[in-house]
Amino acid sequence: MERIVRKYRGKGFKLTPQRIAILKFLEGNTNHPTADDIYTEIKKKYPTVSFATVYNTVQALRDRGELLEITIDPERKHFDPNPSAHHHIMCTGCGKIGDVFFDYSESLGLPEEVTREFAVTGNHIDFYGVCTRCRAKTS
Amino acid sequence: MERIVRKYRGKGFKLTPQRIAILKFLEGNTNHPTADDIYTEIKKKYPTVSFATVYNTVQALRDRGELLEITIDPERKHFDPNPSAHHHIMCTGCGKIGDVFFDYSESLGLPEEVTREFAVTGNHIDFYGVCTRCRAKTS
DNA sequence: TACTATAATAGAATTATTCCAAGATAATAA
DNA sequence: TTATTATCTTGGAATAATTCTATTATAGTA
Repeated sequence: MERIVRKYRGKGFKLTPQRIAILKFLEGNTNHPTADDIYTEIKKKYPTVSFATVYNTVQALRDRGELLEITIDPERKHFDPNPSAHHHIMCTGCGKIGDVFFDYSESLGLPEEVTREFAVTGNHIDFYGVCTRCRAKTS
Repeated sequence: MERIVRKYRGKGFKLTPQRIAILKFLEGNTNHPTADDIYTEIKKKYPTVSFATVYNTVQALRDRGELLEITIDPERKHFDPNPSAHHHIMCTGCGKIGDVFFDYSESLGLPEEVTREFAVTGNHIDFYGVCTRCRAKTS
């Protein structure tokens, strides 16, 4: 809370109660929530919160580089409050998403026919797998 | 056309005129079209074609492993008629998507804390960059 | 304490995708 | 070649995710 105020005060980012609730929910959250997950959570404390507020807030955070939008799940967007470069793995059984903290950058050189056309700025690896729980179910 | 008939005949995949048009449009297509791109194209020849047909067909092709669904663009799904393992790069200026044919699998080992939880089955790398045309515009 | 730029809200609008019921037809077998 | 049937196509409705809009509220600043 203190940390949140310190981080955003005087940066042109108004700390409203709803935003603080969203920031608290996201802080240290490794569940990669969707907009709906955030909405559902904040609604518990602020029953009149709207989706627009959730989307506005995540967009403002993304624009400030505080939040990543994750595309690994074709069904919907997920958000990751850890903006440092890392990768993700999704369980093809239940959709659970995990973080992959490993720097592969040395290995990700591109073939010449690609660099001829694109000036590369970044990368992100999607891994797919089956989580412990889903393996238990199947067997 | 001959190739298409040969490939799908007797596989429980009905070759309707609309499907043949979709298959022809996709064959060798490296533009990574969206469902709307496919629909717009097929509509030229079959004005009454519906989105349901497009989605049904790409889904049937995906289920047969003939088509990949690409998630690199958060805005919408793109399709790739080349089902072999490869990666993609998207221009952050115009959204153009290019193919990356390089096998990185040797380099993509996962940290132990991930393999403890997930049995890995696959991976896909999203690269981001700026294409030649967009660089020309900006400068 | 007042001011103002920014944010919150409800609900409509938009966009992508899926579903559905009815009629049509490709593939198969007779 | 024809009849049969499982599968496909279609238009439109339904759903889901996200964005937009107008209005009201309020955090941060002066």
